[in-house]
Amino acid sequence: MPPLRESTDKLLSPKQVAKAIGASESSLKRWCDQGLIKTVKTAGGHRRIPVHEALRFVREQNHAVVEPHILSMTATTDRKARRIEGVAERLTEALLSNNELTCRAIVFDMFLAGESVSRIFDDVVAAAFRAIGDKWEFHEAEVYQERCSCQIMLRLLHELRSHQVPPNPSCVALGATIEGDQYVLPGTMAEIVLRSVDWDARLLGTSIPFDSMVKAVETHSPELFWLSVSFIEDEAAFIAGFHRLSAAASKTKTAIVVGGRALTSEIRTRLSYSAFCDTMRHLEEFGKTMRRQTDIASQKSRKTRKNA
Amino acid sequence: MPPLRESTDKLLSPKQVAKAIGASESSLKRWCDQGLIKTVKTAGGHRRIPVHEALRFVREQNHAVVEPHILSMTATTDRKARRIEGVAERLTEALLSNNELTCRAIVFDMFLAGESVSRIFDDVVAAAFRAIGDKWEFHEAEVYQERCSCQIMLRLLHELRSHQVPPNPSCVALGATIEGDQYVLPGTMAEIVLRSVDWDARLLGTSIPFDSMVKAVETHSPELFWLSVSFIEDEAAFIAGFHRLSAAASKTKTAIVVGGRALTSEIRTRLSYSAFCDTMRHLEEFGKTMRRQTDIASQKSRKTRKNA
DNA sequence: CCATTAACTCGTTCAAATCGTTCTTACGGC
DNA sequence: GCCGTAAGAACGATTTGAACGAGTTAATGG
Repeated sequence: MPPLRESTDKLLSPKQVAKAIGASESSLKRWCDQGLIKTVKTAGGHRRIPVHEALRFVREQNHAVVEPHILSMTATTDRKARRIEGVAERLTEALLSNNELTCRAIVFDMFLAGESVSRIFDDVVAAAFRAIGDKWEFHEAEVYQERCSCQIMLRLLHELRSHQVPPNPSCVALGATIEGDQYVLPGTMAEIVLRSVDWDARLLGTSIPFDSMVKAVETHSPELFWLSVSFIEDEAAFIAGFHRLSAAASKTKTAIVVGGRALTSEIRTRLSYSAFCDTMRHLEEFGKTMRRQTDIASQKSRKTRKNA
Repeated sequence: MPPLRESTDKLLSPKQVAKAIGASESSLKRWCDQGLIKTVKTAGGHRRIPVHEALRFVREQNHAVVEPHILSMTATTDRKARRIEGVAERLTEALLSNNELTCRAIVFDMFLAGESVSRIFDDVVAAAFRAIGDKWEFHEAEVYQERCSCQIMLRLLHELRSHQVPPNPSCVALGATIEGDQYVLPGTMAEIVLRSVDWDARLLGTSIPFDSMVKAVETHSPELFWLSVSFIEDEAAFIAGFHRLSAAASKTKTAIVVGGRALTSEIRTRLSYSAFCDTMRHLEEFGKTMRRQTDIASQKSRKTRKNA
């Protein structure tokens, strides 16, 4: 539990407060100069607004708060938020206490700070859910808390996704989880990571039978198909199904990418795929490289077509 | 570096809203002053309108929307598109062909036209998914298409949810699906419906063991707990678990609401609950009535406290 | 610890937007 | 016709927000 002290004397810049309450920086500065908001000044003459002052102003003026997390977080929006240390722990805490605003603040602060989604997912989101899983094992967290955390995170992921630039429709990637695997978060994160490197990635959904994946591959001929494997019910069936998928993919020249904690190295030796990704960063790298190659290939084929 | 779009409840000026709905700025100002549109004011006295307020006004007054993008909505301005007839079929088609934009337009058209979310869900979304289920039975649709449709719809639901007016945190409702039931859409729709009638409704998640629901009820003491039952693995276990949940709920004075296609009347006779909802419209009605009673009760208790 | 550098903030100016108000126009009922 | 009501245009006074060069802060890398 982070100490509550200094939550009230935390200082914000006019720009931050402006963003928090949905006004322009100019107006904020004017209101400060008019005395509507009391400010502290730095040695160099910059205005600094204590959080409690900002909150008082909001209450007195009945002003709206557009980005509440800026005013409610104790230590964030500094460049420090960029530092990974402690962020995963804070996210864990926020998820377990059902504090969606704080979760949002943590994820979006990193995103806005220019952190790649793959890093956010690997170092913060995945770490937080590992921690929640551990707590559950030691009976320090309830199943419903874990599920509820997934709900919160899924909403955040969808919001993040909606902020991404619309993908280039020329490069289609499809993804799925296998039958019996209900973990939607890893697949969704993979989708977002691939979209961040300009793939038109679409997660088909969770718990999809291999034969239906085969149909999807045959119908859409994606350049890439990713399989997120968090849980394997029947190992033999998995391997057999995977081979059928592999066969279909080789016909459509679809690259198969696999990942997920259920894929032990023992199992992996019995599969054949284009790439195995331990982390979202790996997936991002692979996605990038493959896009480059695909671009070159499509340029060539365009040239060929032009020549013909 | 990353392109950030507008925040969730952005503030709009009267002029922007006027443009969005094709009215004059003067009229907008009058409507604000009459209280038809709630506004917040800047320190300098300028009116600012939250997006969700603008949406609420449009929906309640059944006002036309000329430029939906200002309200961060994609919609056709075609008023004919709002008729229910044929909409479910169009949605089915759009879902199966993976046309997310069309799906979005269909849903948001109805939403902007003032259709209640419960009607949209009952008559269009549920109908579309029934149709998809039928097609699957007759081998006219693949499993992956159904799953992919769920993904699309879930994204739309989350977006819809983000445009609702922020809920009154005083009235908490929790919801879940039982262990083995992976259908997230009905539960999410229930959440949105309850939020539309001012409940602070939160879906804990899918596939939650009864004992964890009991923990959630004991921890949060919600006024209402809803159970969406699309699939029952083990009938005896279900009934036993439900009784445990019932017992916990009666201790915290939590009303239990059940719904879902797996609850045959035969099973229902063996359960005891506050309400069974066949449709989202039923749930909305029940939610409304119960809120009224809760409000009265809390007023009374406030009075009592005052007298004491 | 200090220098470097990128990002942020300062104070100012100015155009555009908004305020409250008044006036004109349009529409429907009696 | 005439009244009441609602919509929209017009207007001077005020507020807001974007832009700018100069100066400050703080993250980074010795």
